[in-house]
Amino acid sequence: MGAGGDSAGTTRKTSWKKDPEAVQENILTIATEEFAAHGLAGANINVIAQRTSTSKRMIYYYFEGKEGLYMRVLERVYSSLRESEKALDVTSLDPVPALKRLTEATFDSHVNNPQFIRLVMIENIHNAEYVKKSNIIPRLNKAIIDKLTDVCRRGIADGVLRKDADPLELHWMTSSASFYNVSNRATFSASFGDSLYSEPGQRRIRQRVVDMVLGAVVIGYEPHQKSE
Amino acid sequence: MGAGGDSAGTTRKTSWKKDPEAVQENILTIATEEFAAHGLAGANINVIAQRTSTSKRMIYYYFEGKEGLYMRVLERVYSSLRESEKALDVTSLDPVPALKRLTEATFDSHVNNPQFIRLVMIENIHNAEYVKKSNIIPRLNKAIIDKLTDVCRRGIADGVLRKDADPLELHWMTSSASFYNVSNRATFSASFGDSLYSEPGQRRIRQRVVDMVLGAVVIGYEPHQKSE
Amino acid sequence: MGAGGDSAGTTRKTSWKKDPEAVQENILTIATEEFAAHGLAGANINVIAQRTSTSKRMIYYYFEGKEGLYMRVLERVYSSLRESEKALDVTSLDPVPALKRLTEATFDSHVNNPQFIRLVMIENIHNAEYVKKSNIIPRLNKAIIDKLTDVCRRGIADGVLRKDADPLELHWMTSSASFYNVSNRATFSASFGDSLYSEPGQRRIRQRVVDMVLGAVVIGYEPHQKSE
Amino acid sequence: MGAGGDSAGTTRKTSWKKDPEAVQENILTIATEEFAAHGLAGANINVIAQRTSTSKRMIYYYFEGKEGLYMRVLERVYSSLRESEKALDVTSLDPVPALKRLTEATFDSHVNNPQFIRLVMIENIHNAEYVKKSNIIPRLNKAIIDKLTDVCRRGIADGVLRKDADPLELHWMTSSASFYNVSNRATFSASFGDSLYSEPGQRRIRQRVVDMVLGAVVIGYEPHQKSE
DNA sequence: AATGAATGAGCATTCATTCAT
DNA sequence: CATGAATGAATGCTCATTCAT
Repeated sequence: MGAGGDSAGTTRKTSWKKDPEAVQENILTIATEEFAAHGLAGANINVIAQRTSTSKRMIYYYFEGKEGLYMRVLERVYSSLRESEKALDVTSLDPVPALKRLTEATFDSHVNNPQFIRLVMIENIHNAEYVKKSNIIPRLNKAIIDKLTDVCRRGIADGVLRKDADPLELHWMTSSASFYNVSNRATFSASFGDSLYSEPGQRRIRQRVVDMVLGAVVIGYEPHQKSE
Repeated sequence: MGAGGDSAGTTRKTSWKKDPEAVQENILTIATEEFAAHGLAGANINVIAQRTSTSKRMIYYYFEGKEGLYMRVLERVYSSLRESEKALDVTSLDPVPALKRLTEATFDSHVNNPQFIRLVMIENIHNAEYVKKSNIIPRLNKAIIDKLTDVCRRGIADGVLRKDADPLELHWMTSSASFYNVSNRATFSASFGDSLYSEPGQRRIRQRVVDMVLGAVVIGYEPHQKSE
Repeated sequence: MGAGGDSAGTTRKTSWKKDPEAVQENILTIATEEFAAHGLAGANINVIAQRTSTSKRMIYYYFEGKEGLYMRVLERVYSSLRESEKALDVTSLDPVPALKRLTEATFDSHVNNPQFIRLVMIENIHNAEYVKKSNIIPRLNKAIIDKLTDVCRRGIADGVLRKDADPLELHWMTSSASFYNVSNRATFSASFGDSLYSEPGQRRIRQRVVDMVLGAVVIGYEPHQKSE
Repeated sequence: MGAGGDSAGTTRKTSWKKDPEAVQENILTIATEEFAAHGLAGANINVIAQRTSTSKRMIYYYFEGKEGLYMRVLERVYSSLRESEKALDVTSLDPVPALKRLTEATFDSHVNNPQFIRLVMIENIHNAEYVKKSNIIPRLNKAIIDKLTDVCRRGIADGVLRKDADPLELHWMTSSASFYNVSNRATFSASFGDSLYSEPGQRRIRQRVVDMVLGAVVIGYEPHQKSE
């Protein structure tokens, strides 16, 4: 006898031997996957606990509950993306190449962080309720805007960018395309086929995004010709 | 003992007196709101039933269950949006004005159908599982592509559009911006303020989208200057 | 619109064009299968109705409800088996061959009427509640006892059967083996393999049953040797 | 709104104060009664829970659901009967008395374990689905066969049993009569009166079973005369 | 710091049955 | 005779959470 346990947390996978940091990291990693995969309502604390190296009780111990865990997941994924954006330095590039570089980097970082995308989608389903509650997320968003501000200032001064070039709008344009590219892949492919999500398809889309953004602010910009 | 039930659907709100169509419509309207608001997992059949003029039992009678109801909601919202797109006639316009018109119409229809946007977001969280299962949704997507194909053909023939102008890419560009504008409003505003979602902000964004799309395919296109 | 219907009785399979007798027969045939397969609690009125050529409402019209239908099924299956037993005439045979013949016939009729067996099992689960309620079932059971009484009387008179040969006990002995052979096939096979349910296995078992029954009452009876 | 629940397990009957084994045993005891009484489909989890000293939730905690509980009930009842069979030692008896003893013991253990009989009946209605799924039930059935094998071997060697005496067939003969005696009591009595289920009736039946089984394999076996 | 046991409220779903026409 | 629509009560099950140690 003595099977029991909601089939949760009955067996240990690894013996982390009391390393609070590692335990929390482990929980957050699994929870990120589960929340990204199924949303806040759809994710299941039991399932998260099972996949974890600890027990369900520890989730409550460290994160107070489902919402607390979700919030920490959100903050972690936001800060890791923004941190990677911070690493990119375009101050040494001329305004137009810098803008091109920033646009491409944004596009790529979205492609490479599908979990971030999904969690942001989920947040939007929840009307950004938890992003708003967070103390740390607002702070993280200054970096890109600062970079774009610098590029715009230099570009306008150099006369290569339109005078009305606006950092926030530029960020919006870049983000919208980059985000949608990942977020709506499933329905777009289901509706229109996945030709845009083949390797050459993505290369073309990436180029189109650069063309759109630069075409909107670079004076006399000439888009690339499609080769394939 | 024996109390039971969910106390849902015990009282009639209106006396529909045997009108199956109306009952189903009523259920679908409420369900659309609830699924759009809370997602598939987050929506609650009891709550839907309560807000309905019928009982929970009728949801199962007509829609077989939560997933069946969700699917019908999805199909209804897809077809109503696509139907409205179908209504737009641009065959009498010259290619460039036609493209401008289509872009603006797409942008506007996204703004005016936030429930559609939310349900598509939710579908993407579910990897388009239900869109794929649907028999009717794939059929609905031909209309816009057909229109853009016509515009491209005419535009290329007239020499006003680049030879590489591609209907699917144009749709992607228009959709990405239009969709993101609605879908990510909450997180974008939380992060960067809601200046882009003020009335003039939206007008500017709308103009930017037209500029981006047209700038990408119209030969020698000159973006608008920002006035405000 | 207008799908609905608990997916029951929405489509007609054949058009019986108003033949009350045939409709009832059709319902009873399907219901017999379903009750035999799943028991009284396990059978499902919706499923029965679906498989029927009529609608669920007709079941209530003709049989008043689940229990009424079950009862009629029970009576029909009882009377059809007993009717077939009645057809067997052993008055022209000598007592021992007659007894052998009756035993074999009982064994065979059980093998050939698994639905009867299953419904009797189900009745026993319900402590014969519905058999007791029936007015017609008790009448049906006289035939075999009458036949065995005749055989016993003649056999004892002829000095070939023991003086204590008892018709009811003989029926019990024959029935127990014949019934169990069908009723417990599933668990017996699962526990001990299905060697007794191969063709030769069943032939051997049938012979054993004859040996047991005759061995119990025929003076100086010598059982068959197993050949295979 | 918000009433909900089944009002089951709201109040404690006894304070078991954290004894998982006892809780599980308690659930299994009640569940055995309910499943034996009403079958798998007919039994009601709420009713089981109510009669228990715990709540419905604990049934799911320990047994995962209705089927899981049913399976454990089945395994428990099988093993307890087989265990009691194992306890019987006939190695010190001569083959014929040993066989007589085994037959009587089997007959008696069936009479004394009506719940086992009913659960096996129910399993057969389910085509032994759960017996087949079980890992432990198949192992339990070796004991009786082993004993009969030993008796047959010794009996054939001693020349008191027919050379074709077969352990499995002997078990089948004994079981069929013993099982039917309990399983079909209700319908048999309803059809033919309960004379065989009076005290002397049962004594006579028991003797008849011994006669049948021994008569089938013991060389020159002479059945008992009926005295009453 | 850590955990198996326990819990109540809620959730999706099913069932046999009846109503209105 | 016949039927699509409607219904209430219950049924099996899940969830996030807390208790006792």
